[in-house]
Amino acid sequence: MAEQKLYVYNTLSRKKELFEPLKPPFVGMYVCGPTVYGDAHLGHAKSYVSFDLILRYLRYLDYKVRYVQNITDVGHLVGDGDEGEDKLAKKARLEQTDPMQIAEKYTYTYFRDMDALNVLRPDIAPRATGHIPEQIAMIETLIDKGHAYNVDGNVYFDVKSDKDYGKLSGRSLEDAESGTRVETASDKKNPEDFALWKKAGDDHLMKWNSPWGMGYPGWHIECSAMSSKYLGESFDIHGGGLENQFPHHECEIAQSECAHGKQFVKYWLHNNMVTLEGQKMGKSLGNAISLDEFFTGNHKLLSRSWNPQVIRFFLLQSHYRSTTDFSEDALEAAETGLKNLHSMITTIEKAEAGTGSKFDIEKLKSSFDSALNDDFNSAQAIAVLFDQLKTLRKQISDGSSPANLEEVKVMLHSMIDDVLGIWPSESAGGNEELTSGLVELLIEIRKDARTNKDFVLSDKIRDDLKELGVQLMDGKDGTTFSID
RNA sequence: GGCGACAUGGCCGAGUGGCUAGGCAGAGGUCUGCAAAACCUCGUACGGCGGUUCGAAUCCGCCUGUCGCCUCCA
Repeated sequence: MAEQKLYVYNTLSRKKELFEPLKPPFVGMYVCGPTVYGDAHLGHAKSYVSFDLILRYLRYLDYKVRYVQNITDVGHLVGDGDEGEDKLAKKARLEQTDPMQIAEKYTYTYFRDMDALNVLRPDIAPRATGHIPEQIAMIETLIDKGHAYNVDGNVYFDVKSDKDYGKLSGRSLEDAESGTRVETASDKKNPEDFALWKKAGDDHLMKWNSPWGMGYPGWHIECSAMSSKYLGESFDIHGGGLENQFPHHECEIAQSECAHGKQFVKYWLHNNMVTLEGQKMGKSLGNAISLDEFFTGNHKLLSRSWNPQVIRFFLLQSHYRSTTDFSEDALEAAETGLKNLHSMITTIEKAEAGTGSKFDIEKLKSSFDSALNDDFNSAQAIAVLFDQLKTLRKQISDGSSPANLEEVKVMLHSMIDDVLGIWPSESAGGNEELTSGLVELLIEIRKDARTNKDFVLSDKIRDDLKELGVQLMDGKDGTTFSID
């Protein structure tokens, strides 16, 4: 079998590049996690489902991946620039509680919702407040190397000391200076300098002692400090939402490369946005629909609840670098499509190997792999499944089940369960035997009714079962059923 | 104003210099007591205008439109 190669789109070069880890078979991957001051919404789902697919595919390719995703529980401000209230502190004030309680609460709901979406947990989920010493140490290094300066308890990164500043986002300092939105005077040397450490006032809730007095870390330093702690000073993949490209990731690069004197990250991957009626969905825009609202249907824009797996499938049906425009119509189409895919899988799972001609596993695998090798094209991979499994199902229903069916099943598990994470879920009730026993009994009764041409009764059984989510299907060899 | 994306059939959504994406919806048919499911058949799309080419929806230019970043944000 010809070894295929993985190509990934690297924001640094704006090109697809051959993926070659720094120290194969190990891969270090860092993805910017959420700021935990509110429920995760569909936009978060797109990002974390995208990187979940990337993680799963890398593991499918036998890379030994260490996946780190931070939890930001301090430091991001509500207002413009460097002024304003800490988001967690604000939420704590509104909910009349402590910032750490807010962080705990929304860390819990974040993982709860990601679990529902079948997003694998990161190997390490470091919290910003748990790494204040590391951040302080990094800031000290930057000051020692002349890349940062302290002004009365505020420490800033001096962007002019970094000739590479702007290489990720493709913007130069000149561009920034000529822009109309660069704001005004402060104690910075250059308006583009960004805060590494901020002085805290007496009323500030979250603050720590430092060489520069009581304060709290700036917005970008946590990712630099924690990624190097757990993945080393250079690592393979850094991911995040497109909107973090600038300034967040640009600043991370500046801090890390100036502190360590070596390349920070080899491949930068950015997922695109979820839009709602053409507008970016975002917490601060007020148009976000939370995942919990999707799962419960409790939102004015939703007519009903949506299964987490449908959300995952819906997201995987578009490429991670494309925007995904949300609508209930599109979700509904995804739901039906997923149901049909599941029905194919179930048919295949229930079938036994026969004497029919062998199913071409190599072809399936190579077309599935080459879709994902092309910058993780999950939409294409799903199309491959629909296309080729249809042939297999036909072979089975024609009574010439392939001789190598068991191998096919193993392959399907690895592609649909391990990589895509959309395997049909086992019915949640748990009492499957009883349920199917009861349904079989009703089918028997209905069969008698049909023999007696009592269609009123037989239709009542079928219709009432459908109400309960059990679909009866009359076939040549008797009646079969499926449970939603 | 600066930087950067994207524009595909009714809808969602991949992709490629010439050969069917796929899904959903829809139409007809087979099957069925009627359904459902399954199976078969059907759509010849790629914003506009130029250019390169034997040939472009795919490459280049311009235009139009939409969106993102430049402020916390997945």
